[in-house]
Amino acid sequence: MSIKQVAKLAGVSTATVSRYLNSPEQVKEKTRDKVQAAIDKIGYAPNALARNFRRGKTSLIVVVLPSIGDPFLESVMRGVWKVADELGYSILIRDTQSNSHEFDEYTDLVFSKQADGILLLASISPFSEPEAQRGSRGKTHPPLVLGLESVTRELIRFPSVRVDNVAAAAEGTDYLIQLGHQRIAFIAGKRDSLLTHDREQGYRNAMGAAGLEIAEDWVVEGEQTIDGARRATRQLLQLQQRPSAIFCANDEMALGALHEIKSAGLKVPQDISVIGFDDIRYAEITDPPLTTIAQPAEEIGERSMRRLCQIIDGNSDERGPETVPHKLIVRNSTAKISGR
Amino acid sequence: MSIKQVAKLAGVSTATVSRYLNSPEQVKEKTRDKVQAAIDKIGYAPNALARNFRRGKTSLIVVVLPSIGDPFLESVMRGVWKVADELGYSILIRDTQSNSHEFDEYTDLVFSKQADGILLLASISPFSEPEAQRGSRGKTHPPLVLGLESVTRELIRFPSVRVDNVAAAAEGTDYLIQLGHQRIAFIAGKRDSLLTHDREQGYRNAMGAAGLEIAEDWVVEGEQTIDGARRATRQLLQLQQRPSAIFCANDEMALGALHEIKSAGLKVPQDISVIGFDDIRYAEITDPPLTTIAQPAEEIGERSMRRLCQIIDGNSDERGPETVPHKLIVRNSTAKISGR
DNA sequence: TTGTACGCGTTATCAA
DNA sequence: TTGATAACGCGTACAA
Repeated sequence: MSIKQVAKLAGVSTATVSRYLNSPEQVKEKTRDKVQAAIDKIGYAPNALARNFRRGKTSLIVVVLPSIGDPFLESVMRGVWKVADELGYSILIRDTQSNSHEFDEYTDLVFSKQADGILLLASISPFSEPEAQRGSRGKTHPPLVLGLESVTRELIRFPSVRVDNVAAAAEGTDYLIQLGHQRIAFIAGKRDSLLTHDREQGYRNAMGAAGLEIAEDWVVEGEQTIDGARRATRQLLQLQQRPSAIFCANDEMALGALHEIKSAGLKVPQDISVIGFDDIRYAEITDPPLTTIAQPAEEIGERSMRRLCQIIDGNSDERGPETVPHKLIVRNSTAKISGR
Repeated sequence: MSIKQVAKLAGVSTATVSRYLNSPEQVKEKTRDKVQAAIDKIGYAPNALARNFRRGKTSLIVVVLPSIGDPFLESVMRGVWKVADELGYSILIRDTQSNSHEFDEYTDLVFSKQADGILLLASISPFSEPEAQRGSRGKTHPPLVLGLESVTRELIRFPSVRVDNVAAAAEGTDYLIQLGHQRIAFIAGKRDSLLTHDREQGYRNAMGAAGLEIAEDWVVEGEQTIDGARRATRQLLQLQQRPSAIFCANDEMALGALHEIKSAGLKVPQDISVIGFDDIRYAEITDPPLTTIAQPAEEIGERSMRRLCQIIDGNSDERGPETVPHKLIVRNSTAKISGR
């Protein structure tokens, strides 16, 4: 059951067994065979717990994300896993259930040595003052990299990998403006999501740059869910001055918007254009297929994970944010504004 | 950094600190305060690795699933997490990338003491012979519960929680038959998925019971993906004798089928009825909304996780499969066959 | 109520 | 090339 029994059975010392396990080339072939035979005989499996304990390393990385089952995050995770496999790490996923508090709950996993680092793919809102607290307690920061999300002032010092959400959203909005739209609404996410906040900012920037007004009730909250977006859309449709286009802060909400618009008997894009963000796999099979802004999801996962591992291994080269390119994908949910 | 330093600073023994941490009521209040003060001062966090090592328990459970980002599994996981939080377990997710081999890879996590148990939500195909192997090596089975999937002979002895896929699929097929359909096609999943295999069986049973023939080319593989289902659907549409209804082994594939049918200029349900399985959150916003068979996803997660924890704690009451109810959800993607 | 001392399974350091 | 042995940080008899 333990290394001792293997040693006894093989007639060698525990040190030799350990060596055989970790650097076999240091063990004479004849001894190797004896040890392996003993291992097979008693069905020995090394206790990884003891090993990690001894080594002071878990090779476990915690990925914090708002919601498993998010098709976009799935793509990001694919990149994360790729690197993890390559570098010998395991991934522990924590789903925040779309709540964005309790930063400490996750960092504690590192401080208590249960994990080596944290990949944060979720919104950590205002980030309270754990920062200051840590400082005063003499604690150091855990290895941490941010993916996707925009960065608050408190987090700016951490490495991050993401698209330029402001610019991307501005580009999407511009596209609508080029199509002749002027009454453009925006369905935002949760209030405390920095990410959708940035996208909203991009939208506002583009509108401002084009000299277009944004009516007070053109920006509504969609709660990052289909149902939330449906409610938001319903509000927009009831407006006196109905918008001719809707920018949804992500595709999930765009799906809800599309459905609600069609349920109201209106046509997309003839009556209303819709644009999303993320390019999830469902975007191309909606009816009509959704115009959206794609992020290089897998690349984001891969690069952020790689940076995290570098930090853990003490090879943290550079700091600060890293930006990856986005891309506007034009499908059929957007069209020139109909003459009226 | 360690319990020793806390002890030293507080002027007590390490045993007292340990006691304070684990059963504070055994420590005098005054001592408690001293210890807590020391803990605060040096920012001590217990080393969970050492603790788990000592206790011989990790409080970590591995959930093996085919694909994160599956909206159905998200619901299952919600139930899993609920129980995990309640019982003090952490969840480690392993994504098989929809591959269904390598059972040992996961059980090893338990044998190497990195996890206490395994919740298997993925297909383990034919299960090779690790079974026999284990037996001969005198190894015992790891705590393992199966959710969702049907059970092979090799796995029958493990507890499991799932709907009766055969009966459910038969019910769905029956419903189509009641609507007057006779040429009913079936889009299956991957060949090695037991789950979709069972659903196919249900379909075949129902067809047989109704005295309906199943043409050779009415059963096609959809690979459990949107794209796979689109290809499969394309094949079906090119058939001489076009089916009047398609049963998809899950909703994801049904989404692909719907899209492909509409792309071909046909109408659902007027030209072809479509029915899915799982009732994912997108099912009600497709165009038309999808008729499907709902599983109590969260309940499945909850119950299977609860059973697993019981086994780990040695309270394994009963064994074998446990069945939860399914429910046919009728929406608008199915209709009576049009007179022709 | 508290302290001493041992052991969990492993790896690393030193000698041999 | 191998063996003896000291850690790693914690929990827990047992003794005080």
